[in-house]
Amino acid sequence: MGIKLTSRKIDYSKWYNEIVINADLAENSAVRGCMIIKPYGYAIWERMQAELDKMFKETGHENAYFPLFVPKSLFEAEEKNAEGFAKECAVVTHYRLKNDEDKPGKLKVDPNAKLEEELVVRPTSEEVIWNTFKSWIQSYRDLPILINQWSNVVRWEMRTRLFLRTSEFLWQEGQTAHSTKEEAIEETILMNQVYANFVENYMAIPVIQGIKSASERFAGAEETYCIEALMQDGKALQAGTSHFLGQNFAKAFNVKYANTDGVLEHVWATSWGVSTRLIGALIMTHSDDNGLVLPPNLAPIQVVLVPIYKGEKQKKEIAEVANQMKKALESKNIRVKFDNRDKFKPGYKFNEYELKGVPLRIAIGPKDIENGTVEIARRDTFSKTLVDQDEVVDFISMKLDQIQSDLFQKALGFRETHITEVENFKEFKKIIDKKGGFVSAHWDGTKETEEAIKNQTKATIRCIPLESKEEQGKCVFSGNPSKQRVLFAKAY
RNA sequence: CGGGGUGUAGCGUAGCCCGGUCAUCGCGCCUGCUUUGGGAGCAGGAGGUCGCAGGUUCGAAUCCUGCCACCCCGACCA
Repeated sequence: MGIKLTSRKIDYSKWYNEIVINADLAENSAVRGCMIIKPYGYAIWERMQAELDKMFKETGHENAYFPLFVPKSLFEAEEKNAEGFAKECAVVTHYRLKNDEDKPGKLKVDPNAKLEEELVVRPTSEEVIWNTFKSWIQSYRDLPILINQWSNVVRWEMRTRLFLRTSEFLWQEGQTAHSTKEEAIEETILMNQVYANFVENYMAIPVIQGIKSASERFAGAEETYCIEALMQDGKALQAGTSHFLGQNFAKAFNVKYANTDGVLEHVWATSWGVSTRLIGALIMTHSDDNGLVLPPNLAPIQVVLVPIYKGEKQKKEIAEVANQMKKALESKNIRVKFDNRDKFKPGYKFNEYELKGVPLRIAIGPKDIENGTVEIARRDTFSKTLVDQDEVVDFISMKLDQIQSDLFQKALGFRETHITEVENFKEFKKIIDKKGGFVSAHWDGTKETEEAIKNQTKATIRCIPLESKEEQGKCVFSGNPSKQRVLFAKAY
């Protein structure tokens, strides 16, 4: 694996516009060391947004937008949540700059422009949204409220890692209010399922659905559902979470509704989110030393047409065929790009689109015009096929489906061989150290055991899988009785 | 906050130990011609406060002091 993700703490434009890949490309390659794809990272996020947004709307949600700044007093309202985020908040304390008398041409913070109350740059929006919900909810008729917000958030982590833990990231957060506990739990589980469907069907990344242990749970939640994925290097990645918030926020913000009997009750809440971290997951699951590999369902460009020609006459002839082909493909809702740039040679373009992970490439040259064929190459396997021009649309449709399924199966195969059941702690340590991946082991359910295992192995409980069978056993660490296996792994 | 590094052109770097035609090379960029079925070739060209500020010296990218920025590892992290 030559793909390594790196980042700076703050990089004002780079991280979401450009994917920086350090790949060991060929010695004589024009591009060595650091290669930048611009501005492609955002295009991938747009595709994710589009598909997720559809799924949210199909499940009855609507979009809204709330303020970026959270007054400190509001932020404090739900204690556990505030405490959980307190250590990683960016805080606005002033509202003005002025010229620095000591350094001409430079600016400094105007000490006279100190804010009465500090503003926290949202690390999440529960507080702001619940403050609003308070004024929206009076009767059971106002419920449920099913809101989603697409936004940016800031978490001042001590260490950042490109896509996986950046100071600022883009995400969506669903925030919902319900009249009953059952309905809220149902919503929590439903949205976790939506995430699992999206990640598996669009991103071709297999995930395990589960719930978090108490210590890994979201601050302020009663229960945290999650989807966990496994990366090529054997480390686990939390790909999405869905929280049942109980009545914690309703109580903190005093949000009550009158039920059908006219009795006031606190409402029940959920929140759920996925972020640009998913782009990191995508890269680390499928990519190879030649760059990105994007699953067709997500790829901003699914097929690229590269013409090969000498002279104006050939160029025109080929462009005609290419444009026709483009139209035919687009009529089947396939996302196509015809790259007729004059300034780059075909070989250069081939490499560029491989780097960008475009699933299929069609090359058309003079020989093809003569023979009525084209050459179609797969990004994931590099295999090339000569196809008759009138069969291109069918061939491409079929191949896109096949690549989508092949990528998923490949990742699934890797994950299945990296879930190891262990019965004792010696084995546990060995697997975590040497092989990596998930370790399925019995756990006595205590925080102390979880903590001790973390300290000794760096592995944490990724989740208690939803689909695990009940099974009597002994805790791998303490030897105490256990009813169920849970998944441990080193995580990002 | 601890430990270890690094700052030289848009990017990646050589030079630093031992101060003196040392500002090197590759990629990228610009111009021209030839090229186009896997990152083109040749010729010419533009581009640098050597992170910043002091100091030592006849002379500093190089030695000394201070500062700044960044990277890696750890602590931290729904």
